[in-house]
Amino acid sequence: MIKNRIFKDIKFAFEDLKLELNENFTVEIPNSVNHGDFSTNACLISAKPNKMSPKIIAEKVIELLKTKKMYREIEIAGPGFINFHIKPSHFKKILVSVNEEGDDYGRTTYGKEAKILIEFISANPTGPLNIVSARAAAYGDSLYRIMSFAGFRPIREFYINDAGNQVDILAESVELRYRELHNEDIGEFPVEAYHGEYIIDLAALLNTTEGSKLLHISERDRLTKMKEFALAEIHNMQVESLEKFDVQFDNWVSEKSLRAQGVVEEVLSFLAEADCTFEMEEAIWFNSTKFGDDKNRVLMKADGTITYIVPDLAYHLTKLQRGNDVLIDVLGPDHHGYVPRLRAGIQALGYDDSCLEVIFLQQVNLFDQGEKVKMSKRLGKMVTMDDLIDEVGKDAARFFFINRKPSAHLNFDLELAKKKTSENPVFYCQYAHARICSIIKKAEKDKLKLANFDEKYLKKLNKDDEMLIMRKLGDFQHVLCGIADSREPHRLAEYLIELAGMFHKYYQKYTISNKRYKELSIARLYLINAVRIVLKNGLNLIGVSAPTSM
RNA sequence: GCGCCAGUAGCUCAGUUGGAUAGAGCAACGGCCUUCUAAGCCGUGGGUCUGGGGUUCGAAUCCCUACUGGCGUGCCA
Repeated sequence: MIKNRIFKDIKFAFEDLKLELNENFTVEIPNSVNHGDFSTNACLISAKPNKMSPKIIAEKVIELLKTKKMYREIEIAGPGFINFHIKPSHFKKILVSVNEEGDDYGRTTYGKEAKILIEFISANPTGPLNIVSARAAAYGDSLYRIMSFAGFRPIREFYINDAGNQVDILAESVELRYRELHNEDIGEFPVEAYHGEYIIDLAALLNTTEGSKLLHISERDRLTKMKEFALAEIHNMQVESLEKFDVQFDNWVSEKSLRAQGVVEEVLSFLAEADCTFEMEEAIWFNSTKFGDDKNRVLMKADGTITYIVPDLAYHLTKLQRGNDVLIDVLGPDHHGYVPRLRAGIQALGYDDSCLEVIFLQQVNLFDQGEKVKMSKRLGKMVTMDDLIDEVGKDAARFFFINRKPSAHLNFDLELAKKKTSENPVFYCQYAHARICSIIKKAEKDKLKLANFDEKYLKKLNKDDEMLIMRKLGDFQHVLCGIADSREPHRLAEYLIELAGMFHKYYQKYTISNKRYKELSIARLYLINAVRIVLKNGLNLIGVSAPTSM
């Protein structure tokens, strides 16, 4: 990586000159072509600690680096930037790496195998996954893929809230529909119950195996049966939807089984012994304000049942005990009020809460024909993840979800996602890939084969546009490491759109393959094949297919 | 009231973590297929980066403040 070598060279130069270096300096691809191939602000931001003008520092640094073979030219610019011009031969080395490493190009050991637990979706097992879960799925899974590729050791985890109030309501909802099926008068369907069609389907499905048998057992047994049945069915439904979305999990953690293991009691007694609880109005409270929460929270209600925070805290305790370095929780926007008490709990349990990182995904609004699609949970009018995949396809859905930074609201344009035209960014990228495949295939018929490539042909590549593409390809690792650190996969979508754009322009401007110029053609095929590899690897990291023809 | 997120071109959004002249794509207008995929490319127009202060060599980016929009502020999960 050229960028890394420049980093090292600068560090070396400062050391040699016995100057203090502000380690936050950057090496960037400048936005203007007049500013060289790479530029650094190292001298600017190190001016103060050295009490020297940035330009004088830059002069000294340049004097030292001039001897290095990689640079064609180094110059001072503006207030004290250093602009580097790289020799073409060094850009061409990138092409060789890409072509030789193939599917592994871009993979690094950057993350040093740090264990990162990514918890995402964790939707209630009370219904089909909705579009917010779909966004979380696309985000969490892409982050996982990118972090793996960048040398971290991430784990994907889904927490199932299969205990508590909402699953009781689920059981009651199915039970009512079941009795309705047997022509019982159930009165008006309760407002707080689950109204979706899927509840009726579940009752019907249960009826095919059990018939009217369940009407004759006790209500308690019936509800238990309903609950187990519904939870299992809905879980399978969710797993199926996720499979269609190419999203898999390493662990599914059940709240019910956590409770059964006694972790909940452990947490309660630990907090009591640590003097973090008190009793008031027959309830047991956690004095979370001591740890920065804005009010104290109930742990156990007067009726002896526990609140949500307790098992969730127990769950986070197990994450810590498993030796993870960083815990990433991907949550919906409506959960941000919840985080201070979670942090308080982690501190009370004796851990540093700085390992907990919470990513809030903002809400998703669907638009169709310019109109906002209205949804109502209460009326069961939800657009599910399955609906969305059926409507626009997995590739478009995943790309669109990832194409926006997590903290921004997402306006999902269904009409655009369905369009198979250039307006649709996912097709723009896929088309570039397909186009390259087609050119390579066509060239083979003309006896211009990549297999016949020889490194000496690289001298035929001497256009500025070609250097720009090589530089872009060489930036891939750097982009991925930045994404892993910032947890912002949307940058990969940006990168791919830019790379696809560079290729489309290049294709338009130059003839890539022509029988009359064998060496030039094969060299250019080698170049676009590298573009193809990076597009494919990048698309794969966001779960989007790279078609060979369209 | 308090807290979180956002406010950049007519629309949807980027902006390399404080860098050089703020960029794409749509939409509008004008061009490019006898040649490798026109699902593409080229060109033109479009900006008080919500307003106002501050920090410094340098601010869309950091701090303060006002405004606007979304969400939260359960002994729900």
